[in-house]
Amino acid sequence: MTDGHDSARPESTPRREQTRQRLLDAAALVFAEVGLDAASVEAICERAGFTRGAFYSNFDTKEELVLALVERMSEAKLQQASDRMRETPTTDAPEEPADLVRRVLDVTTDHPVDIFLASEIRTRAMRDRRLGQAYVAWQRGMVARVAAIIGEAARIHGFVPRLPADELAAIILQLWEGTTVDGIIAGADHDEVHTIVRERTARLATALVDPA
Amino acid sequence: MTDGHDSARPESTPRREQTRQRLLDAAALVFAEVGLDAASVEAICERAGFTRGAFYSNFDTKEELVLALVERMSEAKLQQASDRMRETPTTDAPEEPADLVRRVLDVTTDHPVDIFLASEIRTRAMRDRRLGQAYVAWQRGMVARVAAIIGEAARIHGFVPRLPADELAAIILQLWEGTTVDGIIAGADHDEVHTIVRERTARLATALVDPA
DNA sequence: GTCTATAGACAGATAGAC
DNA sequence: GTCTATCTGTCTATAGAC
Repeated sequence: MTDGHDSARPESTPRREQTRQRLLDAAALVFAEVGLDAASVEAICERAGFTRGAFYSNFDTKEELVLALVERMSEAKLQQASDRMRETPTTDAPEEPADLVRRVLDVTTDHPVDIFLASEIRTRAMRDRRLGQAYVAWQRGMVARVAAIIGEAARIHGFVPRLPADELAAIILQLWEGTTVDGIIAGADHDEVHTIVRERTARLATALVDPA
Repeated sequence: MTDGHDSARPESTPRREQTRQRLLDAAALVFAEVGLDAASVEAICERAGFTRGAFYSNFDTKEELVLALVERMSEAKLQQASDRMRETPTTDAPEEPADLVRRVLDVTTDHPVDIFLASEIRTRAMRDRRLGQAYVAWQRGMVARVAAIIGEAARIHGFVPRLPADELAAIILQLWEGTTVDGIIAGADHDEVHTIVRERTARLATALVDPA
């Protein structure tokens, strides 16, 4: 599923691939700054240091680029979550749920661009079938990984979640994104937002878990 | 704060006010359908049954209309929440938190247009100071009202929330919006979304509250 | 030298604002 | 309804990789 185009497209060379990646990088920045719709192909190319010819040689439309960007971001985030899952719950000393949450979240700080981007994508995904499918797949993957972390931590430390791990994971992810967005809107800077999200999530985790 | 314009504008007559409201109604629909950016002034006017002349006679720019729409929607939703607050917790028969949630949410069904609109606004509010302020004021009002409902219910039925009522309210509101949006993206219809949100919120409420 | 990715001009469409 | 600005997608000539 790496390549799914109807029209004939030149084979992928290392050079072309690099151009694609730079266009995706630039697009992420521009999208975060002005929004999906307001970002012109021209602005994206300018930011990437190309002209529009390069763009249309690599993508059919802006829409295709958005989809490619979502897939790339989704893969990166899922990978990141998987890494976190492997690293995190190895502490076998007794640990409060709140401390576990703080420990996980302190190394899981999102770049602001990612938050803006995720919000744009999420909003558009409500109207766009293909984007919606990509978004749902991504979120399901995230829920599964967070649920795994919760399950593992519960097993090691003997916590008893008051809700199914899947649902707990979905709730935490939604609260995480929602609180981050609200913090940004309220004008908090990056560190402030991180602290707010961390502490609120920690309190929620404490409230949603019973000791063994 | 109903009127805050620099330029001289004809005084508000009943007729002008009606035109404004019809433009706002139409804008809400078009915004929900295609998004804030993609909605042209032309499309809004056409939907409202006016020409663009009427638009620029009532609003300076599209941006001003968006702000006016947010303020109108905010007032309506806050009023609705206040009404709910007064009506709801009068049941003095013993009631589970989950049942209370179901009872409140069953009469609080949002029109899909409102969800789309709120999501558009929220995303743009991250980049737009004025919209951001309006959004924050709105959300604070909503949190206060939901917190009041929670406090009242806790008092009557003797529940003990495991988190401060304010934070509980903020969490529930975020989960409510987030779950609704995710349901729409996943392709669920209106009733399905309503059920999912209701049951998830009911489970969360149960988990976050201790009996007396 | 060949071949392909890129640049830059171009046309058609449509936007907002008056 | 007009006027200007801007955006998309196409087309062709060329610079530069191999």
